Amino acid sequence: MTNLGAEHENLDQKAYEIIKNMIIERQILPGEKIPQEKLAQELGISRTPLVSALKFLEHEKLVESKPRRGYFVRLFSKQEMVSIFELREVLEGLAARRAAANITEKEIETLNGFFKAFAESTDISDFKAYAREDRRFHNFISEIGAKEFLKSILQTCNIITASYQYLSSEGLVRPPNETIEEHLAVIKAIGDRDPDAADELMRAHLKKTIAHLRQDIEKEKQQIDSGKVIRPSF
Amino acid sequence: MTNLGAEHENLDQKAYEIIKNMIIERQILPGEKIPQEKLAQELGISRTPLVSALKFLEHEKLVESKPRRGYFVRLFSKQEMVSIFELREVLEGLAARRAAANITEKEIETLNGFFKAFAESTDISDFKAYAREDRRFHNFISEIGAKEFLKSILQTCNIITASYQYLSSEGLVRPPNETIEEHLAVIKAIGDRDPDAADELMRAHLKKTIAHLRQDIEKEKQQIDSGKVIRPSF
DNA sequence: GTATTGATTTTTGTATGCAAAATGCAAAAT
DNA sequence: ATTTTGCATTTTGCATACAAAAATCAATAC
Repeated sequence: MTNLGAEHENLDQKAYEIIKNMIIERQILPGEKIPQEKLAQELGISRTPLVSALKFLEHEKLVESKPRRGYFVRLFSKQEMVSIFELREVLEGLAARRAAANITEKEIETLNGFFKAFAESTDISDFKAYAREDRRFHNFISEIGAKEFLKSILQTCNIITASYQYLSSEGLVRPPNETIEEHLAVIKAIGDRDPDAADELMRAHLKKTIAHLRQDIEKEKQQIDSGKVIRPSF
Repeated sequence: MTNLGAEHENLDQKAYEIIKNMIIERQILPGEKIPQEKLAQELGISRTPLVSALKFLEHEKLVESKPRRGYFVRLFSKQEMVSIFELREVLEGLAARRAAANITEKEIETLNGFFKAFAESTDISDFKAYAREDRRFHNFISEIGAKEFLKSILQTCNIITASYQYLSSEGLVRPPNETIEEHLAVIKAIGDRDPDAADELMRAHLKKTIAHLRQDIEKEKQQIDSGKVIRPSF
């Protein structure tokens, strides 16, 4: 790990970014304790800015503080993930609405570029690439449609989603063949500068993902009930 | 100011609450710098937990950090307040929806108690009492409908609203006579356990407030254009 | 073999100290 | 009179120090 001590102007911001990435990339796993002294040494900084960064992350719910016991990477249940997606539904709906209302010609061009590589194919096999495009797409919309407050909330939601979804296939809840049409529809609505349609279509897109998650939970429950699977203990 | 140093277990949390209140109650005004050393002394704590608290507030957008220059109380324009209310519209809509889906009999009773004191009167004159009830009402709904993440976001929105609205009449954007019906309608929908209606009515309620704010902005613009009023410089 | 207690080590929460940056202010220059 | 420069003061960002709490682990009791 590189020593940040010298080069950056605000160590806590930098530490914040790094720890965030460690969580997203699952270098520290949900439920694990964050070793302050060790991590500070690895980053070449003292505990003061490290703790600062942890406070930030605590507020984003990426990390949890147990008083006098330390900081732990936050663990989300599937149920909680449904809640997060419900939040994303209304927030990204709003972001899409605002995007449609404010988008520039240049941004429309960029937007139209999304999913180009996948649009023709009837069978998208590169899940990883699609998942990356998916994330970039949602981020782009919150970039143009959400400023300041909404943007920071959405960022947090998306980080939670990302850090969680690493579990499932490349971070996708549903297969590309199912979602590509929905993505293209949202792109069209925003490009047409139709706020109502953009909002509605984005919500519909996320609603379907939520429904899928709910089914997953049901399935899991039945498997546990019928004794096929042992509930993981973490 | 009382010395906290001795009595509480986590100084930063306590400092956080106190500073938050100072902002809500306008003991420190938007735009003002927060004097770290002075405030720490007043609270009887060191700068370490004080700065911790400020980091929290920074994340809630109640406070702004200018690197190497200190922390300043955040200043929101009317335009930004419209954005905040748009956020509240979708979030409280969701909270009302969830509330309607999960509310207990006991909570329905409590809910029905809201605005009782004002419901009969055709001319509500005690704006201050009504404003307080309004805040309690919205908080109660997020209390039962929003857990964890959504709740903390809504809390922040409401603090911003409160700290801002102190400017207008007791913190109310619209007069009680106009809003009481809307409040009662939301209460009924949640009591009836009708999520769709609760969502829709809560949104409609906030939409009208947004429309009112937008009109205010228009009016102000025209006044400035016609030279009647000098734009305040803060 | 398990549970309990006590001593030792770690880790946390907070205060303090210090260098570097920013601010304020007075004297000099325009 | 206003702007600029240089110096003194204040404030910030970070490291470090230290007491109190928690965790660890070994020894003892059951």
